[in-house]
Amino acid sequence: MSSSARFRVVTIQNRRERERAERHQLIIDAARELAEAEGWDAVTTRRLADKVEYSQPVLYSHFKGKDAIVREVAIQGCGELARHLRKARPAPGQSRLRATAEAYLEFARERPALYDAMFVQQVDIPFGTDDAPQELRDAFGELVAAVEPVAGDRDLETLTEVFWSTLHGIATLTHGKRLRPDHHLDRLDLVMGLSR
Amino acid sequence: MSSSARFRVVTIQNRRERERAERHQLIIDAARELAEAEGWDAVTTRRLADKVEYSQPVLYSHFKGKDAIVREVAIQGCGELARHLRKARPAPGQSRLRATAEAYLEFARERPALYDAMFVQQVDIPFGTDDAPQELRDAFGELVAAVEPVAGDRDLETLTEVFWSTLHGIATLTHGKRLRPDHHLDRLDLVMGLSR
DNA sequence: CAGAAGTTCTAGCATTGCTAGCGACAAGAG
DNA sequence: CTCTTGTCGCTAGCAATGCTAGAACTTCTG
Repeated sequence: MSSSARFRVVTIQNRRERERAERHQLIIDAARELAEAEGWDAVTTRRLADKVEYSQPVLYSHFKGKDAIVREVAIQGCGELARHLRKARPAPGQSRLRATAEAYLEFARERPALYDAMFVQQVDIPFGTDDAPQELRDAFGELVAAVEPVAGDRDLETLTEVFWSTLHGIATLTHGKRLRPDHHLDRLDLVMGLSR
Repeated sequence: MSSSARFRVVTIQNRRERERAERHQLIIDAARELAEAEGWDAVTTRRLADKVEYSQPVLYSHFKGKDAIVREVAIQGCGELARHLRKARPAPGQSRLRATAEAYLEFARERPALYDAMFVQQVDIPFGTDDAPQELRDAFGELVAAVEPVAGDRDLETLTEVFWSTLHGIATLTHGKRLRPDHHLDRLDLVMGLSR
């Protein structure tokens, strides 16, 4: 026993931890897929358990509750948003700011459930503080980078907050059918006209 | 009987209809008060029934379901917002736009549950169409009137939509603790700087 | 007063998030 | 190989939710 046995124990534990981590992610993915397919109302612990082919209590061995699962989906969604913004490239004659704005609104429009978990539902994720998830900082960082060229002598972070607020407002009010759908590009034109 | 009886019947029906209308409003008010005091999660049909001192099925004789009650609260909330914006007067040296913006954000901050029902929760109220409730048109009208002086040659309605989006974004992101609380006025300054 | 009409309540259903506690099964000891 | 031990997942159930059927009561009519 001794060394070889201990070694085996360790490696078994490793495998278990790995499998556990995989299942952890499986749950998060299933929740996101279910939400994107049928909305968050359809994400019940029972349906989620069915989808991952485990029973409900297994969910609770991974997460404190349903809210914690939604929060994980939201945080990983921020990572996706950051990547989506990063790969947005301005078309010829288009500013980076505009390309980023369009990419942001595209994300909100194409993945409404994910966007909802990230910024609409009341999921308490630390934001301003130092322990804000990296995914979040990445996403905000993309916005900052897009705003920077037009900031001039204005405070960059504050201006980014305002820019973000406008995009977020347009995204949510559009989704709630509060804005005229056929004037989307006009609104974007106006926003760009304001920023300089 | 005949005429006098028929008259009595009519007047009794009138009384009944009046009492019914009073109870209708009582339910709406109770829902709003409960939501403002403890949040929408606390607004269950049982607690609401308790508060109005009737049983649950009475609620359903007035409204199709809980959603319909929330929708009524939201619509009447728009009326309150319209009045709140209307009585906002710019301080000396302050633009009407700024006074309206501050009043709007004050409303969202002071009455978060009401604001939530109006613009955050997914309550499908007809907005753009002709059968949009008057309260809604009034509120949007106040925003239009505030934007008008700075619109210049830009399309007034579109510019108002953008202005509203910015305010709504600031309101919701602030409420979700996504923006730095101590930079609120800086953000407003920036918004005002953009608008001219 | 007796029946009719309308109104309100009791009791219950299905679904939700969440949990206690049992049973199976694998890992280590002898 | 067998027994013990402990981890793991599942069955079954609880309390709370939105909503509704049908009984029970009140009020009006003749």
